[in-house]
Amino acid sequence: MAERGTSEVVRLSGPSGVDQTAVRRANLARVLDEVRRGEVVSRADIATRSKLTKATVSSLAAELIDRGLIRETGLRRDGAVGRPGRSLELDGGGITALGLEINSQYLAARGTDLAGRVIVERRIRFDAMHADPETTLDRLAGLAREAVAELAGTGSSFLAGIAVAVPGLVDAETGRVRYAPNLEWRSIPIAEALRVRLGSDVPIVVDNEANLSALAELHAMSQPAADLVYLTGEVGVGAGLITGGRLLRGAGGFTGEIGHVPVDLDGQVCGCGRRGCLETKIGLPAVLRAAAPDLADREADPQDQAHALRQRAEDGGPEAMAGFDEIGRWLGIGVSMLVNLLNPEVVVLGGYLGTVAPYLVPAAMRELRERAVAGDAAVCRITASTFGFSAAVRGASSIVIEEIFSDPLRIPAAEKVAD
Amino acid sequence: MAERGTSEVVRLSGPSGVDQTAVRRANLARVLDEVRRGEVVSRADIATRSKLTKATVSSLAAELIDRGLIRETGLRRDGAVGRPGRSLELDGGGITALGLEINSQYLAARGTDLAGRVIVERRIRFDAMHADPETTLDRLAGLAREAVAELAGTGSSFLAGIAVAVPGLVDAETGRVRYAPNLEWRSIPIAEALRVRLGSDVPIVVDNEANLSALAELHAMSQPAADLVYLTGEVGVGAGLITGGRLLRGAGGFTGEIGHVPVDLDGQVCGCGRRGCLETKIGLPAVLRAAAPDLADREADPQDQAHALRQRAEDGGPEAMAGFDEIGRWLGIGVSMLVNLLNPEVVVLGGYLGTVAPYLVPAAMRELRERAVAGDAAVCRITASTFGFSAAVRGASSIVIEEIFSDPLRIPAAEKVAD
DNA sequence: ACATTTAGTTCACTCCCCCAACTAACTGCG
DNA sequence: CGCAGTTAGTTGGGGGAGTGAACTAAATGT
Repeated sequence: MAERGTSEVVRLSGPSGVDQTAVRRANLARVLDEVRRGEVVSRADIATRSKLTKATVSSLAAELIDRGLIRETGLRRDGAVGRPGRSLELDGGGITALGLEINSQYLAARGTDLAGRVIVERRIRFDAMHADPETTLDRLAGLAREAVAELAGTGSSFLAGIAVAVPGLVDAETGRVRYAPNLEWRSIPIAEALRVRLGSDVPIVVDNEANLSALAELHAMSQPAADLVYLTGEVGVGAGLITGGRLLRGAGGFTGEIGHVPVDLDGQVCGCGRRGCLETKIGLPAVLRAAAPDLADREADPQDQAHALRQRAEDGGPEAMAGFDEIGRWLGIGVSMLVNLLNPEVVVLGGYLGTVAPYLVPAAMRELRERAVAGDAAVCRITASTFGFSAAVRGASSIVIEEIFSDPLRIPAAEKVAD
Repeated sequence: MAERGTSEVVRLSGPSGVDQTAVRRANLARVLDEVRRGEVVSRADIATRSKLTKATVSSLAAELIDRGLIRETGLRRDGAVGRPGRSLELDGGGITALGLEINSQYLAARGTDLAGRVIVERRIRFDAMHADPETTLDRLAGLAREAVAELAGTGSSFLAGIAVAVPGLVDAETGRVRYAPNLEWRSIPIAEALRVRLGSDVPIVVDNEANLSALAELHAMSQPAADLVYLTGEVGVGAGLITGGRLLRGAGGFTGEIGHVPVDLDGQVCGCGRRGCLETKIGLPAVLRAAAPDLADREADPQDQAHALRQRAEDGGPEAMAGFDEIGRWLGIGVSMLVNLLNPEVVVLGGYLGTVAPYLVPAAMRELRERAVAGDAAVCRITASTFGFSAAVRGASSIVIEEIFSDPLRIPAAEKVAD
């Protein structure tokens, strides 16, 4: 009962009634997912694993092949007795996705095909803090146009969607940025602006940078955690929260704003005007102050600063080590808050926090072990991001792909469609 | 894209493939839900609202009637032209659910039928803090047996399940309490113990008190919030978190432990050994200290103490008012943390916090408005619990009922089954 | 009384999964 | 080499479940 029935009860949701195409949809997704995660899979493998019959799997596979999502790649010769399976793998060279990122110091684009093969990856320095939104969006659109051209260049291809990562509060419903402190943007309709500039009707979604990074890390896991927290540290500190396998968006999309949770009521004044926010303890400026005062420079690319910091840590100067230990402790306090509230399976450190993770995690874990109310059972891993500063763009391109995996019927059945 | 498609995409999930009985299941639930929420509904109404055809609805309704879940109650004479609809309503007099609660100061039971009509409601003072688990479980089983007898007494009835609310960390998977600080219990297999004592094979689930209270409040809302936080204040302080319409359980079931999040690193030493936990600021002992020092008595029923406190507040003594203001401010700090992380639609105050809510909320809201990072858009309502100290038992009985609503096929099709 | 309107049922049809039988392709052994 | 054994995939019939149209049922209103 409660959440998990004895026999696996399938949950269907949605305000309107359900017809059987929903079943087909779910099973197409199931098969496609099986193909994705398996090294080499035959229809028979899928049938066993999914508990669908061979007949059904055959029919589903045929439809996926028809839609250009998967492909047969010859026989599987594994020396076993019996007829060898015909192995299936992701096709999707003709289906592409574009991720974009607006950062205070750079713009980035990343285009992949369905299998996640990178076709285009570009990052340009751009000082969005001192440019007005129009200019920034012009540049971003330019970048997107180039990327789209390159994606289309590789044969007739169908662009399934564009996702944009933004460092700020986003209304995912409308694709509008409500407030991006580090860009000083308020209420900018990003999706709309891009749609106009690109003159195209591909679906465009906008989401928070931390959210998308969290998804990137999630999808990169061989065994995706149902509950994961992504903690990003640049100038600001934010979190992307995944609970029950899904992104936690909250009532208005304003989740994970951990940077301004007070951890020291008598602490320093934060940029937001309050005192002792976590950001004042573990934001990039704070760590620079504590471990490498000479490196402080607000205008530098945070990635460069992170690398410089890491160098400092590797050099092992006493000032740096003491600084990292101090930062690690505050990090642990922040993480323990998340752990006590959300009980995640893993906390992934992104931004500069990921870069210097080895020098922060020991102190953080010490603090966490001390503060986890539920004891060792609740203490979770703290790991460095797999993708570092590219997590957000990756997340952006990957949610477009994920959308297809969750509903393969999005892709038209006919021949590949030109963009 | 992202989360919400343009056309309402139905999500089916689950590790194994999906067959069409899943469709039936979902549509039965859909119709049953429509009957529940509507004042008077005809098959035609349901068809319109659910976008299913009249034919399908008829068939679904027939099956629900057959299972004893709904019932036809004559014609609807509303003076409109045309053949009057035959109105449907919840039947379920023969289907019952039992909720139990273990509290440090009392045990409670609450039995309802499918429509939520209370058939048995009992609460006995019991000092579980000073009794050993065996004795407590004996008493609880006794209470349960009486309740079951009363439920069965009202005609042949089918007990759909039992849920137990416990003030502590619960492994919902196995129905085992891992750690209940106020009971000083560790690793007690509640579900198993009850199963043995009752000698019955009804499904028994165990869950945390705050979680169940949160569900009780959720189900009581006419327009259930997808994101709701229930904050319970007795000796300890805990939260039940609902996000995306579902209970947030985390990797190990240890969510919502907000009581021991530090809000004042130099504050008082908490029962847990750490300093400045939120519990030391807004737990019942703290508020008694601040607003009514003469009332402090650890052994008293928290509900009695809450009422005494409220009396004090109504009397309006200056000491009390200053105390409540102070507590309200700390409450606001705690709530703002939840708001910044989870962005709920509403925060519901339970336990003594609910009882004296009117005297706390103004200060709390002031603090919240100041601390919500996303500004007014993220500031949410803070309301008092509708159910006060009975929320947990209510939640317990209601999740059993909800389970049926989410999958009506749980109820056997044949004639009513005796327990 | 009869047209009009709305409620609910019946039935043929379709979609999609299941099952069982069948064909296909390979290994292994005499 | 050839045939048994084994596993892969396809084909065809069957049944559950929703759809749509026609039909019956039961009101209102003139």
